[in-house]
Amino acid sequence: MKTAHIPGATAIDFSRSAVPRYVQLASLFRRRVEAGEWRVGQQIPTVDELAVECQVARATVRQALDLLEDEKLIARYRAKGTFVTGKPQEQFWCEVASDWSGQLIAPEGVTIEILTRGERRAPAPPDPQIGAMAPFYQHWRRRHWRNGKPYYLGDVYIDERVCARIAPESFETKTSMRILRELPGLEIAAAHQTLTLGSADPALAELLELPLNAPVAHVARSAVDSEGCLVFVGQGIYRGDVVRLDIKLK
Amino acid sequence: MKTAHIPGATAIDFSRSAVPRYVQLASLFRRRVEAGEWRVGQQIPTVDELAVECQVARATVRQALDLLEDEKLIARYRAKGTFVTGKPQEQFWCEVASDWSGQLIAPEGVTIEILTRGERRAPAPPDPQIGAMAPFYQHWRRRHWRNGKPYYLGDVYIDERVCARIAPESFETKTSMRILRELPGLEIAAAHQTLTLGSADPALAELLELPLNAPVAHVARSAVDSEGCLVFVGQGIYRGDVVRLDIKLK
DNA sequence: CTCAATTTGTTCGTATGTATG
DNA sequence: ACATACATACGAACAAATTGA
Repeated sequence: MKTAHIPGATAIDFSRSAVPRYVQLASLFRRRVEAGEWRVGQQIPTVDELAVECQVARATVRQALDLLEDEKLIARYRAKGTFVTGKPQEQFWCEVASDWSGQLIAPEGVTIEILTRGERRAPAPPDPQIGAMAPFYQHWRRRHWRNGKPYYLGDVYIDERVCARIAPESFETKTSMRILRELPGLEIAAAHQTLTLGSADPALAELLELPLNAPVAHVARSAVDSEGCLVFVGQGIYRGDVVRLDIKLK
Repeated sequence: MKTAHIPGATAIDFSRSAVPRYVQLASLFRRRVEAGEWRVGQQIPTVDELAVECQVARATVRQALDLLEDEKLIARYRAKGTFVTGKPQEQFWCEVASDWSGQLIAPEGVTIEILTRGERRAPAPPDPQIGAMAPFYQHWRRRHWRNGKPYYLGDVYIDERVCARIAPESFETKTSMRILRELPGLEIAAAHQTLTLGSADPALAELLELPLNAPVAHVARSAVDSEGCLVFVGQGIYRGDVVRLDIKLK
C-alpha cells in the first residue's frame, strides 16, 4: 500500500463552497484526467488511497467516482481497480472577439435551437444610461449547438418594430449580433458587451450538458440605434471551455 | 419523483439538490439587487409572493433571506416588510480592458506580494510566431491583494536587458504591463493577451482563498519590442468573481 | 487447488442539514 | 413549532471477484 505522499501537500479545503463534497471531489478528479495526471487506460488510485489523500470517507470518494462513471470517464472492475477510459472534450472553437466586425465568430456547423419564443416581453433593463427602452420587445430563448454538443444558451430581446423586418428563419441560423448587423436600414449607433464569470447551477448544467459547478461565461449585450433607442438586449451563457478571448493591444 | 416543470419562460428550475435550494435562491435575489431590479430602499416582495413565484416553500425563502440579511443587503421588519439596504459591494473592481491604454486598470489600494524571484528562468514559450525569445529572462511570481483579499496570481518574465532599467520597487507596486509602459526608451511594437476560463485546483484555491473548483480567468500576455524580441511574457490567474470584461463595439 | 491479499460492491447504522407541509 | 422525507457524510462490516503465492 503506497500512499503517494506529496511533500508539503496541504489538506484540501472543501468548506469554502456550498457544493457537496462529492461533487467537488468529482471535479478534482475530472481535472486530473483532463490534465493527463491520470492517463487514459491507466489505473487510478484505489478508493482507500483517495479517501486517505483527500481526507474524506470511502463512501464519499465512491459517490464522486459514480459521477465520473456516468460520464464514461472511468470504468470500475471489482477486485481489479478503476481505470480511465476517456477524456472530457476540450476545445476552444468559439472565440469571443473584441471588436464589432468579429463580434462573435460563430464557427461552421452551428445549429440553433429555439427553446421558447414570447411576444411583448420586456428584458431586465441594463444600465439605463445606455439608451431608452423600446415600447415592446420580442423575446427568444435559444440554444446553440455544434457537433451535437450545446455550448451557448441565450436570451434575445429585439424591438418589435425592428423585428418585423427580420426573416423568421434567421433566428435558426444566425447569431443575434449578426442578425442586427445584416439588417438593412438599421443603423447601430453603439453596441456593447460585458463578460463575467460564473458557475453552472443544476439547471444550466443540464441545458449545456456540463458537470455541475463547471465554469461558464456570462455575456450581456446591448445595441442602440441612431435615435438612442435600445433596439436589442441580449444575455447569454457560454460553456467556459469553449470561450477564448484574444485581445490585440496595439 | 420529479419536480413539476412549469411550461413557459418564467419557470425557475431548481433541480434536485446538489446546491442547496436556499443558496441558489439567495444568489438569485442577490443578482436582483445588483441589477437594480430591486432598488435600494425599496420593499421587496413578501415571502409568500416569492415562495409562489419560485415554487418553493416559505421556509426556504426565509432561509435565503437569512443569508442576505447576514450580508446586510436587506433589513426585515415584522408586519412591515423586507427592504433593500445596500448593494453587494462592487466586486468587479478589476476590469480587464480591451485596449492597451487601459490594459489592466489596477485599482487603488492594491498591494503586491512577491512570492518567488528567479534569475535566468525561461518562460513557457507562447506562440513562437509572435516574436523571438530573448536570451535570458528574469522571473517573478507575485500575488496581488486588495482589502486583505488575494485576487490575482501571476508569473512575469522580463528580458534581462530590459530589467536592468526597472526600479526594483516597481515590482511591489505596479502591474506588469504598467511597468513596461512606463519604462522610458522601450518601445512596444505589439502586445497581446488571451483570456480563457478554468477552475481552481486545490493549490490555487489555497493561494487565492477560493472554494475548490471556483471559476478563474487565465490570462496570457506577451509584448514584443521594435526589433521583434519577446521582451515580456506573463501568465496569470484572476479570481473569477473580480473579473469583468467590457467591450465597446463601435 | 487452496489461501491470502487486494480491491470494488453492498448494506447496515448514525448524524447532520435541507425542504416541504 | 413540529413531523416527515430526502440528501449528504461518515464509519464499519461483509460480500464478491481477481491476482499471485
